[in-house]
Amino acid sequence: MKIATFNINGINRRLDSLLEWLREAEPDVVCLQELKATGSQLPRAALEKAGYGAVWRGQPAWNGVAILARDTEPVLTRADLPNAPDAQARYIEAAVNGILIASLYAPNGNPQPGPKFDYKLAWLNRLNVHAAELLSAGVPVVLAGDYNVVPEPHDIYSTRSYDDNALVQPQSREAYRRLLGQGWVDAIRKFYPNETVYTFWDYRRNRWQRNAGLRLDHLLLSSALAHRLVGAGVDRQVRGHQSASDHAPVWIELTD
DNA sequence: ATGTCGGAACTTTTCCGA
Repeated sequence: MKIATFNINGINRRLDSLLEWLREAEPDVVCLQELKATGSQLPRAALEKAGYGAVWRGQPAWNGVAILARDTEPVLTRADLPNAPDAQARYIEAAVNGILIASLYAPNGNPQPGPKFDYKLAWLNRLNVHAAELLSAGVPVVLAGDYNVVPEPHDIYSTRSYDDNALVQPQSREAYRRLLGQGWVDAIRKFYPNETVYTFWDYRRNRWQRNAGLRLDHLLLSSALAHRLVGAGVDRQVRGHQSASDHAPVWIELTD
């Protein structure tokens, strides 16, 4: 079973690229972020024609998350984190073929310090609380998405220009580390313990051409799933498409 | 400060967010 996450940065702007990648990569499950579309703007017919059922939570212009599943309809379990309604569409969760899948888009948090950074840390804290509940339920879960956290120094190219950025702040990293401390497994880091892996390249200053990247998109596996990991990768060629997103799709393969 | 995108606004550029 192949599960991917992709911050698409505008699903309608990127539809041709998405459909091409779906045909080539044939993922069973796709977690999308930054749809930048309302539900009615979602290209349901094109996705259906490509063979994918979908659940989503959209909003005008910003954010927006979806879960696609090949040859089946995801069964929606929730469209927000528990206990405090979020005006921003950043979390959706559904069951697909016996696995609980979450597509999440954590707040960017810039500039920091400030209210946006406070919102980011509060959001990651809410995610931590929910993640602990999912783990204690003992079901197989994949928490996939754009965490907007660079976990470790080697998850970003050599630079000082991000020193003040919310993506690398100790508080952001600590929130991510707390998730791993619960027992979640960072699938890319488990499969590539020492390699440099990037999933995002800013549009500015030729950062794609220079491979000046960051690892922001993560798939966390519940302990019950970790031993089923048999493959993982980043489809970097998608970042080179015409009118590409600034992120590339990240995928894992699980045994049945 | 800057770089470059996407989307919306009663707009044919300017802004916000990333």
